[in-house]
Order: sequence, then structure tokens, then C-alpha cells
Amino acid sequence: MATIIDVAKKAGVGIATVSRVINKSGYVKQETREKIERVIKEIGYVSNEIARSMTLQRNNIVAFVLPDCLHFFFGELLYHVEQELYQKGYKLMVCNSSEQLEKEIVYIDMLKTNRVDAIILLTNNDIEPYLDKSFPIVSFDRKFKDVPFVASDNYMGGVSAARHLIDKGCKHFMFIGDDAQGDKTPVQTEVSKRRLGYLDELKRNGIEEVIQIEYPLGNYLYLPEYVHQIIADHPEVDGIFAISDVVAAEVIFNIEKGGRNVPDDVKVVGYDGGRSYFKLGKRITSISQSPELIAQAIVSIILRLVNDQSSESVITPVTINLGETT
Amino acid sequence: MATIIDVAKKAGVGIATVSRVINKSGYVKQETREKIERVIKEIGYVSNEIARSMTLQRNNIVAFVLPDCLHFFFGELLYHVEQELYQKGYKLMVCNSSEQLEKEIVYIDMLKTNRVDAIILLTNNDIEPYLDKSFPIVSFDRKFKDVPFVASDNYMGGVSAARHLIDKGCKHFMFIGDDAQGDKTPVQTEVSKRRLGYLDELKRNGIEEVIQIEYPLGNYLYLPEYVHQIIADHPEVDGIFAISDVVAAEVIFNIEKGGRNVPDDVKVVGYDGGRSYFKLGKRITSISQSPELIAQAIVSIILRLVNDQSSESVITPVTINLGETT
DNA sequence: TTGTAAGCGTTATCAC
DNA sequence: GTGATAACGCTTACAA
Repeated sequence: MATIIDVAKKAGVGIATVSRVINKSGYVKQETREKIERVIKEIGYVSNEIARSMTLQRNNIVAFVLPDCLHFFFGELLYHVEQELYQKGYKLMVCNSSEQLEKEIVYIDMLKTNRVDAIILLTNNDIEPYLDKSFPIVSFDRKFKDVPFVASDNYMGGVSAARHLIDKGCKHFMFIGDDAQGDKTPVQTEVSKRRLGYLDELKRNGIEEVIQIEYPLGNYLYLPEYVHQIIADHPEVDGIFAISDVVAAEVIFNIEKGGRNVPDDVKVVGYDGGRSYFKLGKRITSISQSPELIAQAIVSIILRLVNDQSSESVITPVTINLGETT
Repeated sequence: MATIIDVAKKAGVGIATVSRVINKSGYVKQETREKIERVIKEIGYVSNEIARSMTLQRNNIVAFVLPDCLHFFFGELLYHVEQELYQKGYKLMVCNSSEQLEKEIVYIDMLKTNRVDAIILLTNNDIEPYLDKSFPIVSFDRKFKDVPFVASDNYMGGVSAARHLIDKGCKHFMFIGDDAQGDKTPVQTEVSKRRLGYLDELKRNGIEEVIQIEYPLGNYLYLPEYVHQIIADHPEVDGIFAISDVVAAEVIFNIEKGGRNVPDDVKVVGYDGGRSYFKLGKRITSISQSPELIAQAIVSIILRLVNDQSSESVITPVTINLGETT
């Protein structure tokens, strides 16, 4: 492949001048510039970003370590993060951890030897001890010490869900979500605030008795048998807030399999927005977090970090997206 | 950051020896090796993959240019491609084209200056004229001159769909899919063979009259109004093969909205496997292409390409996944 | 076994 | 305005 030296030789100039033309930096006589540009076209020179990274000590690559992109919201987030980064001149490397701590550790290690400029981390694992805080990291839905994070307004999401179910006349409430809350686990996610907002708002409305279902961490998991049992065990419940749309879908499926109707007998609110490329079944009423806003926040934090500026965490607003399940 | 030179100095050896230890290449006395390893740990040395890429003239990065990862099958494919590449020591860069030719062109250009080792291309655009055939490229579901591709057995998929609908007693058949076939468009996708297989098999069974619906290229698109009209216009049809699950879902939605039942009144077969993280609505009977097999095929082709070996295209088998829509 | 030194393709500092 | 030249951090002949 042609190098900057080939261009310089053929154009009869020094390589510094070629570099100036390529980077539009410094002064170059119009005439020289044109000659160089002509030669570049002629020999089909393409600049080498690796060599560039070498001298500049950065490669404009950001990595996203996340469980997978199959869960619709993760897919949306990945999509928008990439779009946003691209606009700012960054490329995106994807690392699917499949939710495994060991893989996350290996990935982060690898990313450091690859000298990516920053890492976006989306995990429910207890990875805090392995994190190198001197490396630019931003996390999603998760608070680590000294690491800025982005999360939707999980607490308000819980509040909205409660308020909506109350408005719809529900009397017996349930929450289904993961157990990363308080001091029960080493891991504390921002997501756990969905539960808090929900319970608080119900309490403010005089409702103290709420059936709380907890399952192992990981809101993209759904546990068919488990959910089936839960639904069967609590026939009195008529208002359910599920921690994600995936779980909500599982809940709805089981309620209807049990011969009851959603929303007539039981109303269900999910979290993530109720969006899907599949127009099958009822649209879920859901607390909607915006992947665009979140992606923007993540990228703006990254931009600060790579410039050695500190950055605050960001909470993005949520809305309730009315579907056919409440 | 510490470099190989720092390690060499501190260990009192030459940098070549350190390099040998890091890469486990060549002979190094056990004693020296241990000393170097100790120093590496001590000063927290992490090798620099950029510098490595510089000398080795490859960076073990592969890029995947695809429309998005929101369409479930694309998400599955992305996931498995990344997993497969990771196993082989490669990293994955994602480039969402959002289906736009201009973006694809800009991305491919960028990827070349970034010197990625290979590009995986998934597109329905007429990008052939812009392709640099000297660069390692593998495409999915699409045949370009001199570019190996991977595709599922689209023709057999069409045949299976037809056979299944016939078995189920359908009499009036329809196909809904894109129009990239024959010489009608400059773009010819492998996907268009779904239609051929379907029509051929119907013909072999004495069925010549098939309503063929064509919409603009892009099987991940769904056109709500259009599908609505199609369904309304053809009340006699009782067997439909849709080119993708997304389209099938739209079809089913519209049939049921029109007051008819699936599968009692109309049977519908989709393509992609009927998988989804959302357990809502009926499971679609669908021709299933395996994202794992496809990812394996893609990566094995890439491995050949980066080693300057030529490679054949690969067709992966399909199965029919019975759901509740036939 | 080990060390020296020549690349790899840029950018950027400094003279000119 | 422009051109040498020294980094950047590594691999790999080639010598020792």
C-alpha cells in the first residue's frame, strides 16, 4: 500500500507537507496543495490510521461491553451509541459478555492492550474490584465509585408505573424485579430504584401491602417457570409492575395462559418503552427510557473523559408509553 | 504507560528478549523469563496492540457493516459473529448503515484507512461499483462478483414453506417479499430465492396461480399501510409465505384486525426462525436460518481471506420451526 | 540464548 | 511555506 512517503516522492515534496495537506493543518501553498492532492488521487493513497494512532496516542475507538444485543433495548442502545459515536468521529467495538464476569474481565483487559480510548460498561456483575479507575469508563444503569454513569430516571419510572396502575383502579399490587437493592447484594444497580419509586408512590397513596417478587440479577433474563408459578400463586393481584418489557411479556403470557385477561383482570406495566419490531400480541404499557438520550449522554461523557476532563453522571427522563395492557 | 523498553531496562535485558517472553516465541532461558515476568507484573506493563499492529501490518479487527441490530435476526447474527470472532482472536467493529448507501460507502472508506483486516457486508444497496475487490470482504445474503458470501438455503426455505402450506390444506397462495429478482433491479440478493423456491414447489404441485406482492427492497422494512391494503384486497388467500418474520407479524396483525383468524382462516409462514425475546402473541411458523452456523461460516471465510487464501461461498441449511400460525 | 538495530507510517518540532 | 528528523512501541532478522 502506498504511504505518505510515496506521495511525497512522486509530488517532489517533503512528507511533512503531505501530512499538512492530509490534515489540513499549517500553511501550504495552494499550488503545492493541489499537486499533492492530485498525486494522492493518482496513486490511490489511503492514510493509515494505525500509524496515526501510534503517534497521536489515541485511536478514536470506543468499546461497548454489554451482555448482548438481543434484548431489544440493548439493541436499541447499541444502535444509537454507535450512531452518536460515529458522528463524533469515533468507531465502536462491541464485546458481548453474555453476562459472564470472566468474559467481562478478559474483554476489559484486551481493550486496554488495544488502547481503546474509552469503555462503555453495561453489567450486573460484581466487577468493581477489577476496574482500573484511571482508565476512561462510563457505565450504564450502574454506579461504580469514581465512574460516571448514565441511567434513566428509574425512580420516577417506578413512581409513574404506580400512579398509572392506581389511576386504572388496581387494588392489589405486585412488583417483579431483580434483587440488587439495599445491602442485600454486593451489586447495586440504578435499576433497583424502579422498585423504590414504585413502593414509595404506592405508600404515599396508602398502599403498604405489595407483593414483591425477586429473582436473580439481570433484567434481560426471564425465567419462564418462575414467572408461571408467581402468577399462579397470586390470583388476587390486579396490578403488576415488571422490571422490564421482557419480563412483562412473560407475565402477560402466563396470566392469559391461566385463563385471565390483560388488562381486564390484571393490568401490567413494563419498563423499556414497549417498542419492538414485531407487531404481535398486545402492545405493552411501559415506562419508556430513550435510547437516543442515553446514547447522547454516554457519548458526551466519553468526549469529556478522553479530554481528561471529569464528568458528572447523567439521569435521563422517562415517559410512560400507553399500550394495551393497562 | 510503561513500554517494553521500561521492562527491558528494569529487568536488565534487551527488548527483543522481553518481546520473546510476551509472545512466547523463540528461546528464552527459564531464569530470564521469570525475571521478566516478574518485572512485567511489578510495573503493570500492558503490551500495546497498536504498535504491534504497526509492525505486523494487521490489527485483528473485523468490521461488520449492517443496517442495524434491531431486527431480531440481525441482532442474533451480530451477536454470534462477535462471539465467533472473539474465539479466533479477532475484535468486532460495528457500523450501522441504517440501510443508506452513502453511509455504507463512507464506512467502508473509513474502515480501509483504519486498516481493519476484513469487512463483513450486509446490504441491499447497489454498492457493487464502490467495492474494492482487493480488500477482504465477505457478504451475507448477497452475491457480488469475486466476493464470497454466506447465505442460508433460501431456495429450500421457499420450498419448505410451500410444502408446509400445501400439507396444511391451503388452496390460495400468496407471497410477500421484496422485488430484488431476475433483471428487474440492479441488485440481486440471495433472499430473492425464497420466492423462487416457493413458486417452483407450488408449481410442482400443480399450483400456478400465486398472488405475488412486491415491495421495495429491504426485508427488515415493514410497511404497515401497504400490508394492510394487501390483506384487505385478497380475502380469498388462505396461505401466505412472508419473506421475513417481521413482515409475517405485520401480516398476521392485519389479518386478525380484519376479523379473520390465524391459522384457522389463513395460515402464515415467515422466515428467520420465529425467535424473539418477547413472548407475546402467537409464535410464528417460520423457516429458520441459524445465526450460529452463518456466523461460523462467515468467520471461517474471513480466516481464509486474511491469510490470502481464496474462499468459496457457503450456503447453510434451514429448518422449519413450527409455531401457532399454520 | 540474547542484544542491536532496522523498519512499520504517521505527526510535530525546528531549522531554513 | 517547506523539509529533515526524532519520536511513537513493537517485531524480527542478524550478530554475537
